[in-house]
Amino acid sequence: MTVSQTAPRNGRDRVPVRATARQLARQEEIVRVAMRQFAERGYEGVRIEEVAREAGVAKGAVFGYFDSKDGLFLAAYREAARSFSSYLEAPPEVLADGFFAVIRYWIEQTPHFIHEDWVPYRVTLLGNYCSSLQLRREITQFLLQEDPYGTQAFVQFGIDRGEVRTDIDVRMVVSLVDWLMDRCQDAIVTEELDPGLFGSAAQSPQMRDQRVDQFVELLRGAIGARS
Amino acid sequence: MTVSQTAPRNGRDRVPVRATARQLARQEEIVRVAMRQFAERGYEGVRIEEVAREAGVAKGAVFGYFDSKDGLFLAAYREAARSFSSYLEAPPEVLADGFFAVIRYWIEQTPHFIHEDWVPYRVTLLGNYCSSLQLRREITQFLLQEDPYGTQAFVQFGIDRGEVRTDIDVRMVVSLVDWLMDRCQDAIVTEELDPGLFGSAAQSPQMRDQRVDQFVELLRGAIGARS
DNA sequence: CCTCTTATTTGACCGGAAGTCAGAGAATGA
DNA sequence: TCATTCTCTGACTTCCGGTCAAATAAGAGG
Repeated sequence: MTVSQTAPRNGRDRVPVRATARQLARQEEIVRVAMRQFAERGYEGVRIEEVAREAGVAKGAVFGYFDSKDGLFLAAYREAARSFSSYLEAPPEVLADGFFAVIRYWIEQTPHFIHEDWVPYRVTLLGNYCSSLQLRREITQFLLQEDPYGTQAFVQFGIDRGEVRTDIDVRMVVSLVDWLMDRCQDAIVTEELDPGLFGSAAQSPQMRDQRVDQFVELLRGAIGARS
Repeated sequence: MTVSQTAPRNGRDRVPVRATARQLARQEEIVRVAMRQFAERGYEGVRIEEVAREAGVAKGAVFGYFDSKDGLFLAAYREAARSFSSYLEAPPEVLADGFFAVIRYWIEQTPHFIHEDWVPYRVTLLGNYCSSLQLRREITQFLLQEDPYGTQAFVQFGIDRGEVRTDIDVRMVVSLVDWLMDRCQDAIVTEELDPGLFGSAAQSPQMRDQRVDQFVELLRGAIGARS
């Protein structure tokens, strides 16, 4: 008597019963290839068969590891999100300057990091803006559960330093930071999402710096400790 | 010698050369049906053939009026966005109470309006979260050009009343209002997008009210006139 | 009212991609 | 070495966006 052909699902992905090192490597390779292709071609543009070919497996194997294209994308999204630094991984001298210095640091640095390796960023972008609502729900839950950018700890850091107000529910503050940082960075980095604020390419660096100043100022007004 | 089979595109949609009333009515009917189906089934779930059938035309005709599924969606999105009230269409007594009263009014009322007719809301939601980047660009431009919710005029209203700070570029303030209002309302109304703040269904009304209070307070901190 | 011309509409058809599954193949245990 | 159990393969099915040649409707001119 056999149990099931494939073991019960492990959170999202199907995991082989005999989880050999070779199979784990395969799964990782599939996700790696998928991430790059999603980044390069967008969700619709990716062909599962092409991902399989490049990962050196047959199409059917991909559907063995992930139960749908959505599932494969979600795995790529999680991998991408986990690959980013958290707020508190800023350099010590920046941390020493406090909460809003860290905010500024990441807004200024993120474009450079993305320039160096835009693949994970692009995949998270697709996940945040270009996925079905069903997928969105899973992404929202993932972000809430894993907090991959460490926003909660970061806000706590700000509170501990007396820089962040405490008269508002901390979860509200965390969400606000998440929302605004996402939008701001997306507008800076991705032309399609910029409502003319940062002028992705054309605008002068001074103007961009000024906008970043103003953004930090707005955020400080919203969540800074009351004086 | 003929000109073209179909006239040059009118912004986004293709418009028949002989634009009879019947054809305009057809086009509107197609958009109307499409909007409802997108709302009910999501972008992927919609079958163009089904839209055509329900609108009483052949599939080919749909591709005569709109050059792709994306184009049809965009038309539905624009129609949906235009159907909403702008900020300054709040009742006079609310307007009299000032900028942040209007903010609060819409956050509190929107769920009711959506409950009455969720179709346009759902379509804008899909456009904001679940479309290709290419479509996103067109949506961003549309929102910037038409400002269908009148955010610019609304912020100016706040400035004129001395309630909104003027030490920050007004476009920055406008974007911030857009961003935060969207996210807040989406979190309230759409479970998939709520990071546990409003608890879409289950949470107590008092808790929700308190969260709304806090949200308005945060917004006031960010963009309220400096005291 | 009829005919000719031009624009529109139709729906069978095409290409291509997600997902399936029966059989081949690899790994494990006796 | 053989038997058993799980995994991998890739041809196949199904479904859908988009095309296009043929049919049809709408003027224009007589």
